[in-house]
Amino acid sequence: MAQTGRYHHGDLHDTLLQEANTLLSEQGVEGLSLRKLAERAGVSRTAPYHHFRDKNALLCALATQAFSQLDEMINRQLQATGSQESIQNFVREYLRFATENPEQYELMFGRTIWKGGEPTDELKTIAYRSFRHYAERLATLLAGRLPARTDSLRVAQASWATVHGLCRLLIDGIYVNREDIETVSEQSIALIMAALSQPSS
Amino acid sequence: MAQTGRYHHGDLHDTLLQEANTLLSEQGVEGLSLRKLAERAGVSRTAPYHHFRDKNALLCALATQAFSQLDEMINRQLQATGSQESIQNFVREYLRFATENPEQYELMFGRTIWKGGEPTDELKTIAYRSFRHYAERLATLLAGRLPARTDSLRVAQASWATVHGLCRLLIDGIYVNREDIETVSEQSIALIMAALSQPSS
DNA sequence: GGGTTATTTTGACAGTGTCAAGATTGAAAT
DNA sequence: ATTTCAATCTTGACACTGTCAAAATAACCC
Repeated sequence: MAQTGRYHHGDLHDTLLQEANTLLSEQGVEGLSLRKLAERAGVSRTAPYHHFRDKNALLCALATQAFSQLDEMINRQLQATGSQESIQNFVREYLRFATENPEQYELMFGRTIWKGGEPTDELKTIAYRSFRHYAERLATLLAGRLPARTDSLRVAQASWATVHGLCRLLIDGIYVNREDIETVSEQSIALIMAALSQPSS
Repeated sequence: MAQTGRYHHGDLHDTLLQEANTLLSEQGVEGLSLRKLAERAGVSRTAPYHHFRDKNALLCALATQAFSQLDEMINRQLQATGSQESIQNFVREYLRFATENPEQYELMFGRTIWKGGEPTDELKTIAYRSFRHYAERLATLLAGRLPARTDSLRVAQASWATVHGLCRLLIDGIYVNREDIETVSEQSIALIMAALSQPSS
């Protein structure tokens, strides 16, 4: 059953990743300790160190996984057919992704990883690629419909920031209640759409 | 010199708050330990426990301080004179506040405090009051200029989310470079203003 | 089979938050 | 002024964390 029949445990690397992910979902980053994780996997405290350089490396691996999901979602959702609905659906999907995997989302964008140049090269690569895909597909969707002298990259940054900020407020439970998700997200979509079709200034 | 001449140390409570704030600025939340703090204040490891119930209480006190600054800024910046410039200036000031005190901002809105109902009543009060002030003043500024069937509370939530998201991306160093602050913030301001003056949907 | 290397373990260390119990000190009460 | 009392501070201890060093084990290559 193990893909590449490994040594003692069989497939500790993947087992650790899986177990870490459920532990993350259950208890959040602050509840994810290497020792607890090792115990769940049935190995000694320091066994994980032969598969991940340190805790940060494991967290980065988790975040990388999540980013690849997000990237896939971006490419699936933002196909070049009808900009209006595409963008609306994307925002809804993005909000769903974040609210259904709050701990993963926190890890992906939180300071735990992105403080002081700790993110892995692999993580940086896929994180930036995800955003680039978003920017590219958004530019394609809005080609010709964007007012003159409007940099599409800036539009991508600003619109991502909007959805991202909403996710953070939702996840952290500040200012926005869980029950308001629908109305607030609709309002945010309206905000973005308005800016995309007719910005002032 | 001590305001209310206290016992042994003189004024440990305030000294701790001050020292904790500089320690926060220097090393971030993850570098703020009670033991380091106690040593800086020249007292024993457990001395702080007679002034703050636990570490969370101290962090909440720090966040409360920062929120009172933010609240004051909101009230100062969003006075009822010319909605356009007022809002633009507010956004600029908000971004300045967040980027100049990144660790404080992180603490104010981060999961460290707002996870699992840990925030102090005092903190919750001032945090919600700040937002209420923003919503009220925004509603006043936009009175009559908002399209029909647009809840001003939703507008407040969506616009705050935009600026908040931008701050997070900036602070955590994801997707938005420090050098792009000017252009991106202008773009975000444009996004908000467009939505406020003529939303679709 | 022997040797090399990958994997896992045990032991240890420094650091953390926090509790319990004792020591010290300031102020109030008599 | 002396006693009383509560606030303040200290020392000791515990469980938990991440991580290193060195020893033990097991798989692989030749």
